[in-house]
Amino acid sequence: MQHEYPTPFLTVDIVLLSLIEGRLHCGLIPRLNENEPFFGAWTLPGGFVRPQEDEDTVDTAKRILNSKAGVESPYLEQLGTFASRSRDPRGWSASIAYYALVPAHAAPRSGIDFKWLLPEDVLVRPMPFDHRDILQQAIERVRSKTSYSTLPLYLMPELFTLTQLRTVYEQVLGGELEPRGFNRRLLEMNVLEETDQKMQDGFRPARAYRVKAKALHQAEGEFVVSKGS
Amino acid sequence: MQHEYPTPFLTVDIVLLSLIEGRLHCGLIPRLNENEPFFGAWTLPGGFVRPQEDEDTVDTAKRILNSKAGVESPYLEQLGTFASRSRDPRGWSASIAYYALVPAHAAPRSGIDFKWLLPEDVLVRPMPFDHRDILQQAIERVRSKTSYSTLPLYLMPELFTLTQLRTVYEQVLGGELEPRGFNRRLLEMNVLEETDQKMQDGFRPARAYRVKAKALHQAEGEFVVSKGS
DNA sequence: ACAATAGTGTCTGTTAGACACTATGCC
DNA sequence: GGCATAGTGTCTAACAGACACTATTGT
Repeated sequence: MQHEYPTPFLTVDIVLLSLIEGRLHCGLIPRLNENEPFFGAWTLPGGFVRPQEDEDTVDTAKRILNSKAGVESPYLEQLGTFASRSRDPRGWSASIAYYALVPAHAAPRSGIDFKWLLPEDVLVRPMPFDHRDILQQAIERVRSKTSYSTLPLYLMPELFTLTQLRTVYEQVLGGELEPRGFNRRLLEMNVLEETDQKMQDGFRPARAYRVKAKALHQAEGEFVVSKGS
Repeated sequence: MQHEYPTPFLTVDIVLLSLIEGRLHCGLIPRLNENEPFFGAWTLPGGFVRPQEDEDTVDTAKRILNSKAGVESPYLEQLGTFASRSRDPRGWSASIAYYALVPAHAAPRSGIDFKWLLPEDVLVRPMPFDHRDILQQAIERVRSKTSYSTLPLYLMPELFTLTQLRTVYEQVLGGELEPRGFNRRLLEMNVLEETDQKMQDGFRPARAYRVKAKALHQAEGEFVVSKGS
């Protein structure tokens, strides 16, 4: 009914996160088209929804990650939609934002058309569109989810030690954690599977764990509700 | 660049929630246009984004709530975006879903073009588009937020007793709560302001409270993160 | 006086933080 | 043996659930 006006255009932007050299980084790409705004700037990977190719926006996100960052379907979750008349100089637009986590071993290398950067370095300066807001909200979301879920498991390699896992949590949360409490909590969550293997970083070797097959996509988004009598 | 294809159309749908006769209801409207799909069915209030009128999608949501339900800017938060080729028979579409809470005294009455219904009654049968998913997710979101925040304050009138507030929490969560623990927790949260007034439902009068001015939009979305040493 | 609801005192089991302690490897 | 890291035992403070108790009204 409202088709007298031009429809806003619809894009997808992705906050791609991984651990590079032990620290949480986000992946950015350069804008290479001279006819588009912010030519030359580094931004979140994104692009238009292609109604012919994409069944939904998860498809869009995967296609973009694949073509612009060379990443194959990692953990992917919708962050929210950023839509307004002014966020894009070309006109009324809506961007459905996703965030994605990839383990270090599956992460593409920095290069001429893709770069890993520390979010804190990126956030101190402006970014094209409202990508700064998007990145900020993604980091906050990952932090808060990390504090009550097992989200960081998506950043881990096949085998890892509890100390390595704790270090990842510390990186994401930006603070130290008690080893005792951390181990207790994670083992009680019943998402890790002991292996016979050991891994060594220099001194006493540590037991290697892997993620239980059923564990991923399970404990996410669950809250403890105080129950009545 | 991708403008060879028709752009998906962009809509906003709203899950409007209120307490009607003490129970959590959602507001639905009938589809009255014979030329549109699902003519005659009851659905979530929604409509197209109007790029000329709306600065952003919060504007859209407020405009729709106002025109279709007669509700004036209540608590409004984005739930998520539902976008795919198949969700609307007219073609590729994206719906940015919001949920809204209004206090009972500001809630419109059920009538010919607006109806309050119990979510559990609505959810047992199919709905047009993917409105069933949207409603379901909204209810879940409100429940989970209620368990760790003060979201239900947006459902309360100016003055209320602790027992009334607890009853609202119980309605939303669908279970009983310990009065002792509930009172302690809410008073410690420091969001309520004592008044001198008393309210009475039949026996001993109870102290009336109001929401502290600063309290709304404060304790939302905060998590307790276990801190390190 | 008694019934019914409002509101408080307080016991207890559970849990998270803290930290000392043992275990296992390298040098 | 000494050192560094892995991993465990256990004490304690804080807190949530439970429930008995007091307080205030109507009938």
